[in-house]
Amino acid sequence: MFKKINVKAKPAEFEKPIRDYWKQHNIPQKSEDFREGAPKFVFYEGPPTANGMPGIHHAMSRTLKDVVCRYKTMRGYQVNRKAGWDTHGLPVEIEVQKQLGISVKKEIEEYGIEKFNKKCRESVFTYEKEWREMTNLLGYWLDLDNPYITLKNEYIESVWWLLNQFWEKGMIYQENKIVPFCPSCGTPLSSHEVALGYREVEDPSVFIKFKVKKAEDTYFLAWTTTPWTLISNVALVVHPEYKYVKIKVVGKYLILAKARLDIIKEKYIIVEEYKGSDFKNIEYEQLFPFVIPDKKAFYVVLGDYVTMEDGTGIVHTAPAFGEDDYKTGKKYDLPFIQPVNEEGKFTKEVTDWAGVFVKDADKEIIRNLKDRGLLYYREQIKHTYPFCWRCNSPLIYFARKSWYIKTTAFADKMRENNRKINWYPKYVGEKRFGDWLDNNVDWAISRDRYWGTPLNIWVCENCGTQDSPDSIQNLIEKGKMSNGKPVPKDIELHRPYVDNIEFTCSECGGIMRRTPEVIDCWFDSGSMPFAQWHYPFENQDIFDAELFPADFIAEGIDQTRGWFYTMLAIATFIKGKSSYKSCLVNELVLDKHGKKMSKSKGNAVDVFKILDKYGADATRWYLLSVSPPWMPTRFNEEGVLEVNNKFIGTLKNVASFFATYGNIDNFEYDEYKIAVEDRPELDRWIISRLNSVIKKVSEFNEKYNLTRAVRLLQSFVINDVSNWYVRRIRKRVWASGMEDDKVTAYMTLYEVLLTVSKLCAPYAPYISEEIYKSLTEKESVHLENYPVHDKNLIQPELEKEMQYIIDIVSLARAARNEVQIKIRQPLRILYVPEGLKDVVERMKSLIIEEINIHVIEFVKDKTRFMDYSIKPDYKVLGPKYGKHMSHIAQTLQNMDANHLIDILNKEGVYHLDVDTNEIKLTKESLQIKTQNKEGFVYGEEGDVFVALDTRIDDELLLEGNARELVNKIQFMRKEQDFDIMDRIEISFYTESDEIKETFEKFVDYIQKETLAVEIAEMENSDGLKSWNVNGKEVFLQVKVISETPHSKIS
RNA sequence: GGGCUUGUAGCUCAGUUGGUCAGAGCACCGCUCUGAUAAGGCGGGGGUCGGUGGUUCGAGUCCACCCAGGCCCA
Repeated sequence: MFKKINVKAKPAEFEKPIRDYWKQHNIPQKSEDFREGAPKFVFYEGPPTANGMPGIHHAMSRTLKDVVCRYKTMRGYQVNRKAGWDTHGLPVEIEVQKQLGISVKKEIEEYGIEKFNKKCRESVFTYEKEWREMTNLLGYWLDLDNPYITLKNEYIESVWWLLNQFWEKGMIYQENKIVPFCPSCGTPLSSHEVALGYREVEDPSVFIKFKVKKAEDTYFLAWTTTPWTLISNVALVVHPEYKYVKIKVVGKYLILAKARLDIIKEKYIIVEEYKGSDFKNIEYEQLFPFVIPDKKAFYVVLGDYVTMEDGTGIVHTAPAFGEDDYKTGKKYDLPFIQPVNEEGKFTKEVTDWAGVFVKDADKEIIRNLKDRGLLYYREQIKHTYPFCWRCNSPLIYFARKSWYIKTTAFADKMRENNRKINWYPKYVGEKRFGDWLDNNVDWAISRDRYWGTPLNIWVCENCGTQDSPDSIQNLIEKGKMSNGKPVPKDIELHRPYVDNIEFTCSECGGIMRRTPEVIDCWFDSGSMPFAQWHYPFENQDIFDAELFPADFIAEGIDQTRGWFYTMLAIATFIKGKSSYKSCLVNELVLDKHGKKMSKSKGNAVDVFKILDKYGADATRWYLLSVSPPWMPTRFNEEGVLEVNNKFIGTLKNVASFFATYGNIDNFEYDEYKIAVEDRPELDRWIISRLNSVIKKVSEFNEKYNLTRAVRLLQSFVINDVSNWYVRRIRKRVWASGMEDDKVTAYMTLYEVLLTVSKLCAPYAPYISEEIYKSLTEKESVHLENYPVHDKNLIQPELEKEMQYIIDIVSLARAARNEVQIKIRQPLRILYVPEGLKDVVERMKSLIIEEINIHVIEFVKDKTRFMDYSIKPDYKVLGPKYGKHMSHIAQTLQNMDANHLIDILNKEGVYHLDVDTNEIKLTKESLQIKTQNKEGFVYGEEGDVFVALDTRIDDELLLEGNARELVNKIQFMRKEQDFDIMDRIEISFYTESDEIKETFEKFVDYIQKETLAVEIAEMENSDGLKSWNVNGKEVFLQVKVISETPHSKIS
């Protein structure tokens, strides 16, 4: 017996028992164990953070990862699927800060780092349950019970070891970095946070005069929108190549770029022209003498980044407060003046404005300049400026000490390794990621925060000597707690615990303390190839052979500068190669309007609702098939419904059809052995198609072209299997007895279904399992090998021939439709081309049955039904005759096409004169088409044409009535919910002699079709239901008379 | 502002190295089939292939610029 598939079950109800079955029988673990000893396919899971709800976009990459892992498992590899959680980072801290209602760093320290970090630790698993649930429902098999977690001591220990590798080789250094800084929160912001807070505002735009030394009344004219930085000015920058001018205005000389002269509102005369480089090293007077520089300052330097878009072409430079400024300062060894504290207030050196918030000082600074005659003029401008997304204060760019990894030292090696990665799609690796690597800058790795992997560098308070422990053991050996006690073995490698460990300086004997920063959490996730296995403390022996590098990873495009980069950077330095060989990139899942999903917009799709309504199979299949994963996918709920109705539903129904009839006949697959070549053509055809599909799907899968794969499978199941094969074998299956004709139908459908269940298993794991389990006694489809095509079974010729038959049927149906003769009405003759005689003779039962005709006749000359029309084949003639093409087309249109075809058929060539050219026409150089002749129902497609004889004689009419009656009776059976095998008794009453005659002549046919044992004519219509049969009124009633549902038709 | 990417029917998407009349599914409207089907079939309406220019005998396809969405970076 075949287990019947519950086609009526709601998707969620359908999938749950299967999930339970997997759990009970430990199938996920078995899917790994049964490949013990097989070659490994190494997969790395990119760790999500569980402090936010999972969404439908997470379902996308999880689906991709699951499909590939399942596929590779079925292909014979052993695939380990370790889960992972990313647990550190600023977003976690911010969540906790919100919870605690605090916004400033100082408050965290007051609250206590220990307590704060404890909160962080709890918060990162806030939504773990939901993540597990989503992963589980989606059918993503992942070892969630043994995940790597970035906050674990073992994980951090590995990260420390990695950091130490960099440090040992002198690849970690400390330097100033310009960061966007919120003076109110007292913290730098990540670029992501900055992006949240851009707003259009009005700011002062001031033009300032810098007095040139040793020149009477001569000034450089510079421009800024942040007057408060002028206090820290140390240089002016001009573009070396651009033209500058000295102009004379009332009472003074001004210098500015020639291209910016339109900012001068008064009358002026150009006194002299210069190239920017002419000003190199020209000195000017300090604007505000609050800070005395310790190096040479206040002169002109050169910079390519100066633009002529705005300002004066002369850029004021304060290295502590701008990225370009900072670089310029480094290049020219300018002094570093930073008289601003972490609250954004001027320090006491700035006597006039000490303690004033810098932005608030702008007005007074401008007034001061004006009073001293150094302000040329001011105005207000609108521009976008970043604000703190939390507290709304304007951000200032600010120099902070930061630790760096010298990635630029091995950027070439990263580029080389990147070229070896197989990117899907290619352009991500070549363009987006490649460009990013080309512009590589050193990796700023430290964060002035609390919840993260502490940077394992200790610095001597006395002499600045550094040391870096590479393990807990090493930490214990080198350090002791500040209270003098030894470092406990189970020390937690987080702040504040590690902050209390002191080393003794080997150089001067002074106390060494840990530098207070934690590291960028991207370093954590980039370390996962090593740290997930606690390498090198454990697993060192098998690491290079079995655990590294990954054959495959898959994440969102937003990881380009995130995970993709940090994975490559760390592995390139440590192992000399990338930690992943191939990478499948997915784009975002957008809402159905193409807009990004976000909680605030309220357009986010609830993944749980979708899974509940449509099931995981439909959701997965939809995500895979709707568009290639690397295209932005618009999520359309109706699309999931459609997948469920059309694909999943059809597949279920085919399986249910097989089980229903197979069970009635007690069919057992193993009891029969009939070779494919001995089966009917229809069977050989579907098996040929199946093998063609196996071949193509495998090819697509190997290239991670999952969209093509599922689209092909879907079309195969719906069109080839359900709409053609199953439809065509119904008569064979309904027949009585167990003739070979029926057995082969069962065998073939069994083989097709079983193979389809395996083919679909990676994409739609639930329905595949259910079908597989209904057909076999074996444990799970996911412990199977993926099908391999048998090229001997692929018969392209047969596939082509069947297409002719399908085309004929399609054309004939169209023809019937055209003359409005419904299919239940039989017709006498269908005409088809003589050329297809061989094919049609072999498979004509398929046509006769579907089109409801009596005979097929073959005709040689279709001009009996149609005329030819011809056009040039542009592809053939175009390259030869170029611009004469339009004339050739015109000439051909005016010719007698039937005549031309005649000549071509006889002589093979026809000469044509156009534009004094002699054109040689052959059949190959023409597009030959046909048009209907009056009086025939005719259709044509490619090599195929059909024509229908539409005359209906008396015999056909009665036969049509019979079919109509059968249809009504079957409808009544269905309506009354009779079992398929129920025998019935038919009662009828009619006043129409034609209908009476129909019952007489077609009694056998009606009985056979409707399983009627008796047909009785009544004397009146009492209790009978009225029907219209081809315009005649008939009253009908059906009753069950047999209670033996599984007995056979005799 | 820069890099990458996308734009084809009301919706979701195909469209090969440039070639004939630009396709499919959904939705809508007719007709039709059906004792596996939440399906299927036939037909219909619906398109300035984002826009403008260029190359070419010929552009949805190649080139330039522009517009809009998306991601990343400023």
